[in-house]
Amino acid sequence: MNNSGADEIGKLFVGGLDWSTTQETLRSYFSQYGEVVDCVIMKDKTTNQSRGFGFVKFKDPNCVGTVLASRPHTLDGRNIDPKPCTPRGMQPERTRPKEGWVEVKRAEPRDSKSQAPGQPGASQWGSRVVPNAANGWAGQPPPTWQQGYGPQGMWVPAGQAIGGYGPPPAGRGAPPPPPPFTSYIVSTPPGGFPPPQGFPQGYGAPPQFSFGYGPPPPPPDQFAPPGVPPPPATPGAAPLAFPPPPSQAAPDMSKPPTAQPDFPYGQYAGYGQDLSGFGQGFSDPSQQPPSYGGPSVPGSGGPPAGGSGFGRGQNHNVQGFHPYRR
DNA sequence: GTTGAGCGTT
Repeated sequence: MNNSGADEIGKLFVGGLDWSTTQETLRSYFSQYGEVVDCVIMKDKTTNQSRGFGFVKFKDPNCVGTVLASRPHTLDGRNIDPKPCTPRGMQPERTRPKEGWVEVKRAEPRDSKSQAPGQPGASQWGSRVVPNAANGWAGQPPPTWQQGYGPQGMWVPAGQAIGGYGPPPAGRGAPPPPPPFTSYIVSTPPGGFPPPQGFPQGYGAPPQFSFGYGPPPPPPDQFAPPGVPPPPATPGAAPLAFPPPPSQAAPDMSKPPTAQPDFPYGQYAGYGQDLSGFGQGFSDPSQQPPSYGGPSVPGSGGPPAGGSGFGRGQNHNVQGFHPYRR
């Protein structure tokens, strides 16, 4: 019955309250700055104990300025911290980056060659990310989260003027944000990668090894965070190119099947697929990120299913990757 | 000890 956010005008968030502070004392204190029309102390739902903060709304919004100009404020022996309140749900993500969690930055080549960062090329990084992207899921956050990424693949706190919303606020009971997807070195030139020689089919012909072969997949890592289900089996999407060997325990390393060439990964950087969708989503600053919930550019939601020829988390050390070796 | 809720969907 009101304009969204409009009711926050003239409202103060008051933090740092003492446990003993009540709505009455809070209202009484702030009444010296103007007529208080609403006052509440947030309490724990179960223990009813004050959570240490509350809200005060003045009839005259100008009173907020008066309060802010009158700092510091002390109430019930504590230095309280009134500030203009932000509409509920608009708080930036305050969650501290846990160990191994939320720090995501642009990957740069480790070698100090003249390779410009972000340029695909012969470096191990250039080709490293591509198998992930080709998977269509490994480095891909769930659709709900995707809008939270900025043009550079950064995690963007909610409420930032990046065009679109960030991740849903992590309220109580909300699932934690997904672990960082450190594969945001997707750096696609406009138009995507040209189809490499020998793999003009794009998605249709990823190398067929690493499917039901070799050692069991490693434990989930940053590419396969806990909570993210494995890719659904899409019948027909990635058929085995050859029947599995009679025994998976001891494949004959000396005689690789003909369908499994010992192929340098760097040669099929991208398998010829059009990665422009990814580029729009992650790398192209000129592209507006899709608005919240928007359908967005075709293809920006991820590549089509199929070609899931890679096991989870097996490609982050592409250099030296071998289907029979870990 | 610092940013609030639940009802119910056109």
